[in-house]
Amino acid sequence: MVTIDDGIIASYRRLVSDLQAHNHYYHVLDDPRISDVEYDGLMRQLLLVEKQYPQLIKKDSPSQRIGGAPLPEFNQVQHTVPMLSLDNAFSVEALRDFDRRVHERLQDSVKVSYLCEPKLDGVAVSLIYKEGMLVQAATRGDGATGEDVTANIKTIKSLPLKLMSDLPPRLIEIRGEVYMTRQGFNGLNVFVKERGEKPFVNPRNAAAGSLRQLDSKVTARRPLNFCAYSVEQYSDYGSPDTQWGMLEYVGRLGFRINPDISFAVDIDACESYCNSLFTRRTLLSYDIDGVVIKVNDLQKQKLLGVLSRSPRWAIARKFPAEEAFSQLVAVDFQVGRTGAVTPVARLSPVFVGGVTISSATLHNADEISRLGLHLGDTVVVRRAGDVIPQVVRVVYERRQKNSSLVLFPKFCPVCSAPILNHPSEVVARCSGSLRCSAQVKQAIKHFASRGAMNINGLGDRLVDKLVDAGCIASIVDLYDLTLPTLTQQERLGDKSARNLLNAIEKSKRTTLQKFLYALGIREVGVNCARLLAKQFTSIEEIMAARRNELLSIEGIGPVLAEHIQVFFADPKTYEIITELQRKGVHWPLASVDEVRDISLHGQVWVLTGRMESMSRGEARNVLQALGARVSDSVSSKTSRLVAGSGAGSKLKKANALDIPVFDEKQFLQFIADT
DNA sequence: CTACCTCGAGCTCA
DNA sequence: CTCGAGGTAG
Repeated sequence: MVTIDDGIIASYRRLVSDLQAHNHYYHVLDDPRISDVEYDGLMRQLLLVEKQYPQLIKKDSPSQRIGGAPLPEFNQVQHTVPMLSLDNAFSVEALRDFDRRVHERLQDSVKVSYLCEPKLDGVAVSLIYKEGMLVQAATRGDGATGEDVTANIKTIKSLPLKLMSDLPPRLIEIRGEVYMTRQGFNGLNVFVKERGEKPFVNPRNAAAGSLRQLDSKVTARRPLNFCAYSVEQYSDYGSPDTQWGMLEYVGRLGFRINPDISFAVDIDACESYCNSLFTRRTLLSYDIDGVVIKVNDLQKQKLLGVLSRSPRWAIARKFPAEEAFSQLVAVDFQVGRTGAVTPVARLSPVFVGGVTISSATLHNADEISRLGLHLGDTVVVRRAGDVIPQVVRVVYERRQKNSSLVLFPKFCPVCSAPILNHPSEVVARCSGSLRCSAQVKQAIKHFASRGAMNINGLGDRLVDKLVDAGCIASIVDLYDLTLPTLTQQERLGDKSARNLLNAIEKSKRTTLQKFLYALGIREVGVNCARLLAKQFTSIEEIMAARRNELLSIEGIGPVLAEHIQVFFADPKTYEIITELQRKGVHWPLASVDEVRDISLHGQVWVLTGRMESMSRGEARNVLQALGARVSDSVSSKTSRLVAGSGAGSKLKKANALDIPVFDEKQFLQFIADT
């Protein structure tokens, strides 16, 4: 064992803490205390010592920010507390409505004050620190499950690897935004272009792209920043009682807090803040897409609670979307799986709101007539609600003479069948059904998709090609595809063809639920397919089901029942199903036992309170035996809560999230029935 | 809807 | 090198 001189250890520690301090001054506080040259000198010293005595290297050493070995993939992580999104306010009125709801809900004549902060346009991440050390960083994902991006996050210099506190909380989750300043973004693009690579289109995408690198050494070279905006869970800490206090606390732990955050005594003050920020948004060093307004009092936040998607105590005041002029080049009429005909505007490409827009949905015939579109019209486009491009209006002054009015077709552009307008529906539908190649293509794409038969390698382009080439005309034909037919397709070699055939073969083994979903019955999504598969043991039963039987299933209403019956009443349906089965598509026949076993599969149950008849552990075992996952905390992903006597906060939360709850009696009845 | 990353495979040219 | 597919993000 090599002993290291105490002096060396001491000087190493000194180096680490000095570098950490200067790092903090520079990246978090924007207040450097030494020159870059001096900093580099210290860093070189550190690396020298660490090279000589690798056993000294501390986990939070600044040298650890250069990135490690590339990952094979990102791991999935469950969020302990779901990462919700925010409700949006696109107008002053919507903001005032929010304020009104807050007051009503609190039933409180007392004034509510808010905290206003610029809404950074970046990527939301959650950071978990245990005993002061950063142990996990995850993206938002679907709110319940995200991706583990710890290795990449560690390379960001404006966040601490180790919290700046002598007595750090045992556990704390910090949430914030990973973003790039405009300066950082421009610098990166200069560098990228020098290397002959494609520049990023906007800072947000550059930040998101950097975070998705499997090789964290690449991420380390990207000018990423992190700005903290909330704390979700912590222990061992006397808690602040306001959002502002919380942020101050987070700042003391070593995080960058947005300097433009401001306190607002009431909603009027919020409004002026929004106005002022909007006028000086171009002066900011970073991109924003609005202002986040939060009830400052944490106690009140708690009282207000959360909805399934967003908290009631916060709102995002979105700035009016940027608008731009473009020309209407054409209107395409797309035919969907159910025959729905959707007009799509093809526009001359225009850069608006950070991306290049070249097409936008026009939704339906009403929208076309509302706009009064003529081909070649100059139109105003914007990105509404963040993402979806929208044609706002026509600039009539710029309309060319003799330009032709855009008319909704009477016949399907693909199969020429009449387009029908059902009086109760807004959408018009092609009546060609499966004689329409567009509908066939969509049906096949849906059939092959992940939640359905999951045929890997059968993407949109290939389906189009195969149908156009006449190789397949229905989902049934997929199972007759052969190697020679496939390899004669362009850019589809022997290997790809074999892989695809294997995937098709593999798809034959499926489940009733997936098969039902794959059939593409109108309005029957994953959820409804599950209900059907659970209620009936065989497809024959479903085909024979009477209206009342369908209606008796919770979650299936008259519309759904009608669609299901119409679908199965079609002799074509019967033909297709028997053909598929004849070609080998099969699923485990649900014996009574199997129905029991899988009936709660995919569900997440939570137990709370005390029950008379069984212990928590027994209940857990029962539920797990039925295929459910039993979790400790209520989130938006929770399927059902079982509340015994003395249930408290979990019950409250379940109610707030609109999650179904069983009491003990109902629970016992349920397990007896299942 | 657009942009980005990653992968496997095919094409092209040396 | 380019393409298509499959995944992510907002």
